[in-house]
Amino acid sequence: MVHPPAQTRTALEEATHRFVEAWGNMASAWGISRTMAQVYALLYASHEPLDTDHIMAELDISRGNANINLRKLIEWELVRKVEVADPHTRKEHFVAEKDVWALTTRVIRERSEKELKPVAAYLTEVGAQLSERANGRLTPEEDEFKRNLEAMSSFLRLFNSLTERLLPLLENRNQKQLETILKLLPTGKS
Amino acid sequence: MVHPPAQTRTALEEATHRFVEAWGNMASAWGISRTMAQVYALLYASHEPLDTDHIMAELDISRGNANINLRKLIEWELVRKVEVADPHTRKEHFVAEKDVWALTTRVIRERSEKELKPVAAYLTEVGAQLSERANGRLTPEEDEFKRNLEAMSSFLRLFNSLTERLLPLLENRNQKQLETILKLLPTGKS
DNA sequence: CTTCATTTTCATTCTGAATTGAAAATTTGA
DNA sequence: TCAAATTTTCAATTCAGAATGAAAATGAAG
Repeated sequence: MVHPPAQTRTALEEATHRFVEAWGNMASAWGISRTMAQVYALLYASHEPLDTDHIMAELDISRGNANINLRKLIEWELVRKVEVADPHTRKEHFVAEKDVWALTTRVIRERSEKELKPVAAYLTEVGAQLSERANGRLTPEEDEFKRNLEAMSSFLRLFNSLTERLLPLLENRNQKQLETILKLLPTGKS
Repeated sequence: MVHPPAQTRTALEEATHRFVEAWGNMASAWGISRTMAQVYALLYASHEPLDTDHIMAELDISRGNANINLRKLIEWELVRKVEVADPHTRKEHFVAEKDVWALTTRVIRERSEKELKPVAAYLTEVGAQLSERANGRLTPEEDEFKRNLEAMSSFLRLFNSLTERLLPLLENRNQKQLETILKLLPTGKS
């Protein structure tokens, strides 16, 4: 992309640029693609709706790329189309959900669904099939393995319920209550 | 790799195989490479220490790959070398940390360090530089952006402290206490 | 010191995911 | 219905991280 040189950028443009960069850099850590993160960041930073061409130019990406990532963001409910009263064009315009709470719960929920639940379920299944195939007569090694699987599985479930309980607090932006809970938790070793 | 046909596998071999597969599949979701996850799973499932050649054969991977992933796992303190009294060889042998609690805290801690802290810090910095460059006189748009950055940042910090408080409970395998906390949390919408 | 077993390194290759860009599809207005 | 504007699709390409495998390094035994 052809950015104006840093010196001629306004303070806001400069800050936006840094913000988009930062968001892109941490994208992979959050399990989303770099471009998807940057498109989101750009829309988040902008106080008015942007169209596809604007995004393409700003991030120096292709139309296909912009389109596909915008659709993914809409699917995640982090971005939505808006009507823009502009007689000269019928381009679609987009704005970002500016609620960090919503963003975070979305990411956590996706992860919980994809990373915790299926694994816990599968581990239990593997354990069950082991007993089944061994006809209930487990050797000491088999028994040990089975118990290890169960420990893993039950831990994942405990962890998952904890997450599930916390999510509504985030979803409802209940900062007060979160802080209360925070105080309940012991600091240091317990 | 040349597996024995499924029919001739023991129940334990079969279960191990499924376990390794499953662990490998969810690897990317947990932010670790497929092979690293499989090596860990294989060692976890084995009740005796394994050497590099064994791991290479079992997972059908190269020596370099096995070596590099074993070192990473040791770095993460999920696997360690053990002495094996065997006069015929001086191969190194490895065992896995079988404590799921340790495994989980490790993953969470890595993520918190990589995904939360740096971002929160950077967002604050971008906001500060914006004020600085604008010489304290912010336009309404700049002010809005700055407040959005601050909202993001403070939320990330709140979320991070929550994580930090929970981690020691996990680290100390304090299942009782975790369950108590679970009960404190309201169900449904609050 | 030399030899042999073993581990580590690293330039090269492979692989899957992200991206491109142009063609096809869709939508809108006249 | 047609033409122009815009979005969507998708085969081909690019790219980044993972894996390979052979050479170099290590280190233990005689």
